[in-house]
Amino acid sequence: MVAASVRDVAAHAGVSVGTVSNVLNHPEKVLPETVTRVRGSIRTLGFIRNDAARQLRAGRSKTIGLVVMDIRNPFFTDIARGAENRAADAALAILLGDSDQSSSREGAYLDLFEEQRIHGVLVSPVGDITPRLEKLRERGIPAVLVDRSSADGTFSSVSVDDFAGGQMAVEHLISAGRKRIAFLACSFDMRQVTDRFAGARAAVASHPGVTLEVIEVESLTVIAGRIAGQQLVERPVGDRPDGIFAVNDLIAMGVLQALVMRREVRVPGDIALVGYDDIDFASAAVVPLTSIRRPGALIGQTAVNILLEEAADPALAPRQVVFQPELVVRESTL
Amino acid sequence: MVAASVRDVAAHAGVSVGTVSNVLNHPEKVLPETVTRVRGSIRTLGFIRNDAARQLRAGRSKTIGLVVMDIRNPFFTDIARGAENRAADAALAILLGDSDQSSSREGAYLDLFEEQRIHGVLVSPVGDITPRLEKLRERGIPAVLVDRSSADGTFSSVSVDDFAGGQMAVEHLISAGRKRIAFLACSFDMRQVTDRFAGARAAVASHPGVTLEVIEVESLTVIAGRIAGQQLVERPVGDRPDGIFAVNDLIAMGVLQALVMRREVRVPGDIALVGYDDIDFASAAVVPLTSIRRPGALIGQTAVNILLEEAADPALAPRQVVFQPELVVRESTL
DNA sequence: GCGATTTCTTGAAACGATTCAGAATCGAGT
DNA sequence: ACTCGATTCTGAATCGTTTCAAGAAATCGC
Repeated sequence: MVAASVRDVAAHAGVSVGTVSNVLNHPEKVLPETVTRVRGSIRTLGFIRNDAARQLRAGRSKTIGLVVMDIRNPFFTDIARGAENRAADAALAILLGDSDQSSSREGAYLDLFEEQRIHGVLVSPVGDITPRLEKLRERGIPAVLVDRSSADGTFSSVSVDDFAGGQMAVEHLISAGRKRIAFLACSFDMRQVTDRFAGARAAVASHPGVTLEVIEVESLTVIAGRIAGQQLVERPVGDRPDGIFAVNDLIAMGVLQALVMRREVRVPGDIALVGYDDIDFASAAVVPLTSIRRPGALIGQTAVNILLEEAADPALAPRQVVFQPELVVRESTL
Repeated sequence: MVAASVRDVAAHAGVSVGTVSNVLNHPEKVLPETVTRVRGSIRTLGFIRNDAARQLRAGRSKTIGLVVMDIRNPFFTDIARGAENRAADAALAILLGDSDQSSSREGAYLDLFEEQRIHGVLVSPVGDITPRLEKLRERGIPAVLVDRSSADGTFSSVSVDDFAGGQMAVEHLISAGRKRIAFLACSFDMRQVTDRFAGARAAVASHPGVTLEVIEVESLTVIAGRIAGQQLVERPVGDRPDGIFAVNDLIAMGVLQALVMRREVRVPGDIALVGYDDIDFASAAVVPLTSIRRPGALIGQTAVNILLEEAADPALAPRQVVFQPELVVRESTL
């Protein structure tokens, strides 16, 4: 059985294809009894719109693309969720891609989106994709940066003040009496990371006698954090930091695990620990984790809002929305 | 600037539209020098295929739909990741939807997919969607159930032996000397839940003197688990279970948090705890969590494989792949 | 009763890529 | 010289929807 088309419905209901289309899209323009008759035919024939044809005619899809850096980081699923809920209100779907921190996968998704003449793109970029986004914009596809502010302000963005976040984290460690602080991170080419680092440095700079050490980890994952933690434990006692600021909660949880596993290091006794993002699991960690909260769902939702406005009016000036992070104190620094 | 079409490319390169299309899809049928010339024009004009037009002609999209029950449960992001990686190999994208355990949202996604004439559907169903999937099948859209076996075997599925998992979990609690076991769950209309419960009952049945209590929680989330845990703590000591089997790790982590928060209950001393799924965070919990591991990524990957085979040959008999779960023992039951 | 409106409906013309039967060209074989 | 086959290219037809100018019918005012 071939799927029924508007033509079949029109024939069955004894009207023209134009009328069927109007029933579907502008029912107020059609005589009520015609509407019911056509709707009846639609039901009996099991007609379902062919979205490809509709898009072809419309020139634009009803889908928003979202490319995140790491789908396994709950912070990004929070963003996705926020975006999805807001998009659903506007009868748009979200096409979610995980770039897995690879520029090439990121590019592949953007290519795909371009072929789809997607409604708009949300992206938490890995590399510098401004030129790529310019190309999309030329095609009439708006883009909003998520979790990163636009370097030159040519694109709208929704982000968090990571400098403030980093500063907040380290100030908190210092106010808890910590002097030898370590910053655990990787991907120092990522703005998010450098901003947090800059914030951390600023905090240290205003407190003489406090030092900041940088420890590079493999990746932004629990496993990588665990490895870093093991290396810390292997250091001679006097050589260990007494406060750690991890660039995200995944790493923080990994470190925490490694520290606590061998009983010789106490958290927060010997080492206090601050994470970043305040993912749901942070409060359920071995030692409940102090963290810098970022409003993931709100970010996703806001990004979709901006995207929709820009899609409606491409001449709109780019906007930079910056949310303030919030310190959530738990046992890991008490 | 309007986007260039095949027609523009054809004019620029001095060939017909058919040739341009052949360069795109069957370059071996075109003279090499023509190919380079056309490719040159494609580049200079910045031509990008219009996927909607292509799909309209092809009658089918290059996208696979995936509907999960809860995107914030890492188990499902693992599935998504496995599926995505496998799909990328086949040059297909994944359209990810979160039904949020709502049948209506689930249905909305399936409707969307049907309009898109999607290549195939993977779904971890909330309600009974067999009739809905039959409809899709009639339209030539194959579906594979994920994390649930097909009730009547009319659809392929990739799942885990949840009876065995439940049994394993409770046997383990019993062998750790626990006598008063509680099963924490909700959504008893879900097959996954009832199977685990049945497994738990079977384990209890074969050990006289061991009791099984069912405690219903609000939802399958950390928060719901925390609430249940608080209620447990408020019980008089003798009335508390000494072993808990939580239907998933999110709930287990919530319970764990609540139990450990007030220092009166020790885990595993007073209450041993087993979760389900073995999400990444389970090992990083307050007390590292014993759990029943399910191979999420593998499930996603396998589901895509089956889907692709069925898409290629719709006459293929449905297949039920069942993976065996695995007990991962950690401190919460030691 | 008649033109002017308003209300519904019609059907052909897009949208842009793919396909496929047939045209054009060239060599080889007889 | 002519046929046959292979290779390459052509361009009209097609997919299914939406749009829109124009037609038909009903309603209104006077």
